[in-house]
Amino acid sequence: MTTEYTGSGDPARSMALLWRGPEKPAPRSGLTVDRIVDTAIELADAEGLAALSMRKLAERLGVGVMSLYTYVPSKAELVDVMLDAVLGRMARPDEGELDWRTRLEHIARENLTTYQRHPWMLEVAVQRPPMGPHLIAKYDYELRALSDIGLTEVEMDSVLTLLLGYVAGAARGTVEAAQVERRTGMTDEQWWAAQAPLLEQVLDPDRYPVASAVGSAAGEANQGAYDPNGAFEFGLERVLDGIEVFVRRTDHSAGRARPAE
Amino acid sequence: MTTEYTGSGDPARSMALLWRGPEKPAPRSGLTVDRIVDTAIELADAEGLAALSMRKLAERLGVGVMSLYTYVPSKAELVDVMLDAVLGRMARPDEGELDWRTRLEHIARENLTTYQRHPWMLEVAVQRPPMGPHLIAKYDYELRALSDIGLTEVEMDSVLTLLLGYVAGAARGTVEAAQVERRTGMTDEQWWAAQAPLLEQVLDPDRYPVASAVGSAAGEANQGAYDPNGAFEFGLERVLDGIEVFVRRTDHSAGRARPAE
DNA sequence: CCTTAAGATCGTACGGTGTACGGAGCAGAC
DNA sequence: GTCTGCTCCGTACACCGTACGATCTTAAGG
Repeated sequence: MTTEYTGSGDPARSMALLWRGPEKPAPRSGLTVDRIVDTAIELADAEGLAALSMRKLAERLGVGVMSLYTYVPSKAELVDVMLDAVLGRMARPDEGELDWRTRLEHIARENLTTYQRHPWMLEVAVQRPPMGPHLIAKYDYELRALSDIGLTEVEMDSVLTLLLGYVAGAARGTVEAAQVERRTGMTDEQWWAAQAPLLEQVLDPDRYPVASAVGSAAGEANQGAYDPNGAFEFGLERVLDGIEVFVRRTDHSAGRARPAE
Repeated sequence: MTTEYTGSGDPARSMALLWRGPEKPAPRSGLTVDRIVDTAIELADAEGLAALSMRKLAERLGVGVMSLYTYVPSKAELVDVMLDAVLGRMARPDEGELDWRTRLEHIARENLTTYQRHPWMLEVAVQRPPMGPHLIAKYDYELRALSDIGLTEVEMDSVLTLLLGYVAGAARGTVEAAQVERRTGMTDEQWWAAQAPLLEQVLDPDRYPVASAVGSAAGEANQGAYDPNGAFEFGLERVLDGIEVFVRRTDHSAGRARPAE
């Protein structure tokens, strides 16, 4: 559950941490903020933010628990720095040649795979984000994909917010789908097989005809398994279509997204 | 953070709980599942899922902590039942007269306000949802808004998934924006005022020209405060536009969403 | 070389969490 | 009257983040 893992620290202390320069390893323990953050990311990738505990992290680093607090004021700030660190690992190729729709599509996919690599990103609040170097680089890069199609600056921001919000939601679907099986020890098929007889007892097809029909049609389409990638692709097309309607309506010089469509 | 608050229980036990009939209050303590669930919803509404603890819940109900476990197998199942209960409180007026786009818009708004009333809903995983009576009623109702516009059953499900996913993401934005001030004791303006001088020291406008320009333009547009409702409205229009493109392309009899547009 | 101050390291402890276990008390069946 | 089964719940365990303060290491000053 989304507990409050961001912005709970002193802004100045957080910024100092985020914009820290290169570090020398401590002579006694060999600790650095970088090493702590990298190890924390590994742990969180494997088990989620809740399972990332200061005790496990210290153990993995071979130090006492409280030693971590010499480098990081609290777990909240640690998560902020982890987040900025993984944003720094995202690919940002130069795509000046491509049309804007393709550029947005690439941005969406890159964000999706980043969420899939680091599912815990979905657990941290995005309001008032930690203004680290890599977040700013990412923001600038992604805005550049929208900078030459006749939108105002505020419109560019709105469109990007929409797209990234969409990706986060879809990513939540793909990540949950991947985790739910490991977590419960049941495949989708097994779960539906267990659910079906119970549902049949209580669901009245006369009362809920549409739900019954659509539910079974959707179930048959993927043999009972939810298909999160299909949902992502479907939604991405619709969202980009919606953005395209907006762009065409707004800007009367740039024309269609793909010149030869 | 989204910890695993669903589907961790025995499906049969969960279903029995979800589809429980009317209950008699226990003679000694007066407890019922209903009473437990309603009280838990009140607590979670005020403080979030993490702050809803079995101890606080028991105290509020005037019973011992472990008594709750006579009625509910664990907190995970309790949350499942809480979720179904709040879905049962959503408005589902008959809107057969309206065009599909207006119907979808109403569905989006009703879902948004439900999330805002019960922000903890955003903290529970939606994969393999608890198949309670009210979830099914909701699914059926919302599908009916899409049932006469020429989509296949699988397409109806995809469109609904997209719309509800969008609303959940936007709701996350509005809810976080509302909570972040209470949580941190800083208004958006105060936070930006604290952030600005620190940012100015590190942000190089030559290196990130677009981010600087758009950031300050977006900041000025709302006097520094993030506007989650504006973001919701903007995104909803775009998503509905995207769906409309899809509907028109798919179905050649239903035509435009609004007859007289 | 000795002294002192600053910083790193971390053991212990506190208050919180969900819930397993087992005992106590009560109600209805026979 | 006795037994069986259900409700109620006190205690305890393993985990969490982190405040506090003791200890130890190292660098600087004289």
